[in-house]
Amino acid sequence: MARRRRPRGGAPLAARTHRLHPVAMPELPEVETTRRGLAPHLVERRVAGVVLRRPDLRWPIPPEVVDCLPGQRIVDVRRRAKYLLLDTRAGSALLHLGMSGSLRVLPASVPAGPHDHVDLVLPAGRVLRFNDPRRFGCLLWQPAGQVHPLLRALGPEPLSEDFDGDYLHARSRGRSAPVKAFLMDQRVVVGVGNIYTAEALFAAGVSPLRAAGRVSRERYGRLADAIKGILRHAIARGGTTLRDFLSPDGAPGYFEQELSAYGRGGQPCTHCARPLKQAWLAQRATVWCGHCQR
DNA sequence: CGTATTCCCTGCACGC
DNA sequence: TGCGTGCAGGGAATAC
Repeated sequence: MARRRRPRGGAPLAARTHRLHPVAMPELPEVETTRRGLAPHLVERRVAGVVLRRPDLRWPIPPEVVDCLPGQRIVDVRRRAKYLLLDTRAGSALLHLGMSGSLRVLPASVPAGPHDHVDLVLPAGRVLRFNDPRRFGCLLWQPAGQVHPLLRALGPEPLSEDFDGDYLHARSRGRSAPVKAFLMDQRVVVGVGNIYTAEALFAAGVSPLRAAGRVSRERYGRLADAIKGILRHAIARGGTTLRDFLSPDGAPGYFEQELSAYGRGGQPCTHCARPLKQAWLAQRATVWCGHCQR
């Protein structure tokens, strides 16, 4: 039963023979795409009931979801970081898709399948169905006028004006953690996960291993611009690939062939053709070009 | 405080 | 073809 210890530190691993598959992991663009797809079907609708098929996802689903939500009218569907908030007068249902979660609006007559953990019953014979095989997601409750503890310490939204190179530069002084870990810290900036961090570092020419405090203001400017550009592109892409807005099932913002770094360890760099390096950093697979990223 | 590590969970790729 | 193993990931919790 010995749990194998993953290789740690910056030591590059041998190139993998198998491919990493960027499946529909909900990163910020996927959550935003889901929000846009769902909003027209939820706003101004009244929740008629809640069907819990499993009492817990990542955490137990609090009784307020069952006790307070039914009868409430959804007045807005918002996103904060990778959380979706279904606002009502009584409070907000707080949803996180984790790694494998998806939300769909379906006719209530569609039988629930495996991992269909929760339905919010909507008017006109429809339900909002939450499916999450790995159960890293959550459904929580935020009373009106309060901010849920999970949302209190979050950093700025990456697409907001509060987020730019100067902000990153100021926040990173004295930090010895690798810049990749720094960028993935939700207290620094929200919603920038493993895929998009790897792509932004590649685009900006910054090594993921470099200490966050040792990245210049100018390079942080390039990083912030890269993060914004990549996220905007992925959101736009999500909007175009989401054919059936009744089923916002996490259409990936990126197609595999658009990725320059993520999942391409050992393959040639798209700039210099040298093989991309891969290592474990902050408990995540990290791919970068040792020549183009410094 | 910052940093590093562990853990939660299941589907799938892979090797035998 | 079937079975066992390892790995993917967000991010909270924990340890230092």
